[in-house]
Amino acid sequence: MPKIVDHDQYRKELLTKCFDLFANKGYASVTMRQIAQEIGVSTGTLYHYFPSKQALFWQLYDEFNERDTASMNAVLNNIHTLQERITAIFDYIAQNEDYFFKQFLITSDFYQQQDRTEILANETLKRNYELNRDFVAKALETDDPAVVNFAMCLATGIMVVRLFEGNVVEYDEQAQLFHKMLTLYLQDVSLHESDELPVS
Amino acid sequence: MPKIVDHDQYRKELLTKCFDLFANKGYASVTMRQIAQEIGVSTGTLYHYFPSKQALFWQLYDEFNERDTASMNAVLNNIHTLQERITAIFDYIAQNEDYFFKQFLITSDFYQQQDRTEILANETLKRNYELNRDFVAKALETDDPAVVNFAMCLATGIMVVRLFEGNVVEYDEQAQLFHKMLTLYLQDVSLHESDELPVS
Amino acid sequence: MPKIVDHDQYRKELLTKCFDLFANKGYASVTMRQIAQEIGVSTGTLYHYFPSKQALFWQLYDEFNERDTASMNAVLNNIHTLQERITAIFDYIAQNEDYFFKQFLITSDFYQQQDRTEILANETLKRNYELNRDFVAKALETDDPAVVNFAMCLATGIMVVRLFEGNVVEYDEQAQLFHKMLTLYLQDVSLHESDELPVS
Amino acid sequence: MPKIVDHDQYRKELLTKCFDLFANKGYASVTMRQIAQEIGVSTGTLYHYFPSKQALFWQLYDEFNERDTASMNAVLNNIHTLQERITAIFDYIAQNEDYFFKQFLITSDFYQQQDRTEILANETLKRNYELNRDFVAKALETDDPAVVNFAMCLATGIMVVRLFEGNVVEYDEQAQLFHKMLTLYLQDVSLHESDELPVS
DNA sequence: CATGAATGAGCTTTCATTCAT
DNA sequence: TATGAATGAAAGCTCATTCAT
Repeated sequence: MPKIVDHDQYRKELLTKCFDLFANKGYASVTMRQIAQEIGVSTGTLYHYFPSKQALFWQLYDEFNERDTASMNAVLNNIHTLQERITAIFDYIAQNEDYFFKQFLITSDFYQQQDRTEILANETLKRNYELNRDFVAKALETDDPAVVNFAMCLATGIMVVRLFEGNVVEYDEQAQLFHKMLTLYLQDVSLHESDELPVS
Repeated sequence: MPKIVDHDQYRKELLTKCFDLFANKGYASVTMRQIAQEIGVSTGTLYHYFPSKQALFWQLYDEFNERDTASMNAVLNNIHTLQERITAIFDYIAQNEDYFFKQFLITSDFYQQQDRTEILANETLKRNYELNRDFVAKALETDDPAVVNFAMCLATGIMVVRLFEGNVVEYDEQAQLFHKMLTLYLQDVSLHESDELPVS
Repeated sequence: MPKIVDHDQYRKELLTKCFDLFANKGYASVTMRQIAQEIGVSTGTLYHYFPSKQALFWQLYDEFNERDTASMNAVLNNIHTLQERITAIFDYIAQNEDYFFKQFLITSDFYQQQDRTEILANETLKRNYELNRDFVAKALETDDPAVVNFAMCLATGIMVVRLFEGNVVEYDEQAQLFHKMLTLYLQDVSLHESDELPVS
Repeated sequence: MPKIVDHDQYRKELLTKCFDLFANKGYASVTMRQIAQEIGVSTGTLYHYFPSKQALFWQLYDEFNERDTASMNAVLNNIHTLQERITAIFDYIAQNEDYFFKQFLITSDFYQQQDRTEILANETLKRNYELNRDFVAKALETDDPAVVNFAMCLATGIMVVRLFEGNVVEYDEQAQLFHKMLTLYLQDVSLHESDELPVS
């Protein structure tokens, strides 16, 4: 069924094209006419591909949440020291900061129209979060969930603070500080672990 | 004689009453009729106190950004160890998490209708951010801006991750981890400083 | 009952003060708040003197329609030739053109909210029109109603054309032309009358 | 393929349909819903063809000011005496009095929302007035602008007086009187002209 | 499939009017 | 009497959605 594939392919292209619009103006402030104009189709066509404005928005949300983490994984290829891996990740965020800002604003928007408990039960989101967690765990070479969360919260926090307050924080500065703290922490942990070994 | 009303006082009361509504539904999805009904006045009265919906929203935003940090400062009273202070702050955030979620969602909303450069130039916001920074600096007993930013980004990040992903992170766990890392880091720094002292 | 007199006197003062406002903006575009502000009272006071906006407007309309023609009559004092009387009247209109424009615009407005047959049945208006007619008859020293109407229509027409088209017509030019035509006509009529006399 | 609609043609049809409504009620008293209902479309459609109520009204005003004077010119076809031409013009006005009343009321309304100097500078209006002037000049077989203005003011005045005071004046009566006066005047002028001829 | 004219519910806002003070 | 805060019906206008072409 090649037709269907084309249809679905085109649908995704349309979604991609209205990502910026939703991010910059917010769901409720964007009109179907604006979307149609922005992506160069008629409102009729829009409704041919999406049953409603809300459906379009939700599909957009799902779309970027389903994107694989391939590009992110590539970031760590052939990088061997912890410091370099941390730097690489923070650099990656810095490079794509504008995209993360937009994704973040759309997500905020999405949360205001959905029942919160429903969102938190969403399997795709859960799986997505876990993929991210695994990625960070591998990068930091640790299995301690607290440390993984710590890193993820820090990265998220830097981005949000930069979005709301401007360049009051810098990615590389925080990356170095984090690397230093993490190294000291991991050393400390392994010290205590070896302490305990004779005991066990 | 007219009805005796403290115009400005009443205006602020009205603002307080519609905080939740804006946070839960988002600026554009809330109607003036809903607001009026929610806070128990007529739409006419709403327009007697605010020239427009946007003005109302902006005043709401300004209002909670101008609130003093008194209650936050009280958190640190009579607390003497670093560990307790960190725990106290994270506890404070945990206790008021719902309020922070709302403030955060409103802020996201606000950013989508304003020119970003204009917001970042806003003096009140700048001052507000600096007050927060000073507060954290005092709590951590450090003057290193990188460390202060680190703490603020971490705290912000935990809140945001919890808002978007649910209870995948816990405040106290992260507080302990942060305290541990910070302590190790500060020790390390003071070690190197004493190394350098003879040189100078 | 002195209070009543004061009340009524004050009412008329208020009316006078909002004449310009109604003329310049039109009945429906003027708000009670604007009126109140313009004449320096509160809306409450306005409603103390007038039961409604419409009543206020109708009273305003009646008010200037009831004004006596004293000032107009004074125009003809000690003027003895027909030419001078015609010139005096046209001059009078020219001098007070702005007032006539306003009166005219208010009247137009009034006609759009009233049933036309009702207006035309109004006794005050009828009497007013007849007073004007008598005045013109006396000024032109003629009893021919057609001539009186002719003069009144001409004067009205000049004013309206000037309001709508600007200074494309001038009062004095038209006054002279009218005097010339009228003189020739009256001569002609009296000629024929004397022709007829022997017949009767 | 979209629905085939001659946008501009349909726009003008809609304008024509709301002429009476505006004339009878006045701009500010007519609501967009009333207009829509009256002309049998939805408010949405109204806004599809006109950006605002004011734009609709201004286009209506322009529309009847741009209508050619063809029908008026036809009035004079195959009429050879001055008396007949004057009678024909006054008859024409009498026949279309209702339309002129309406046009006039709309114009009055229009003047209350526009800056007066702007209106008087309007080229279409100027040209329109001049077309009327030329028409009258041709009908009266005179080049004297004062006489042309005289006739136009008289005709306008009769109409306005009839609108405001009812049938206190009659077109044919005034037409005859005007013809008489004009004939006498033109004779008189040509007499003096021939007097002067020997001199030159 | 694609178009955009048409719809009408519902939005923000205004304003004549009321009434407690 | 005088005030102006409060009201809510109704205005101008928007926009998601439908559907004839």
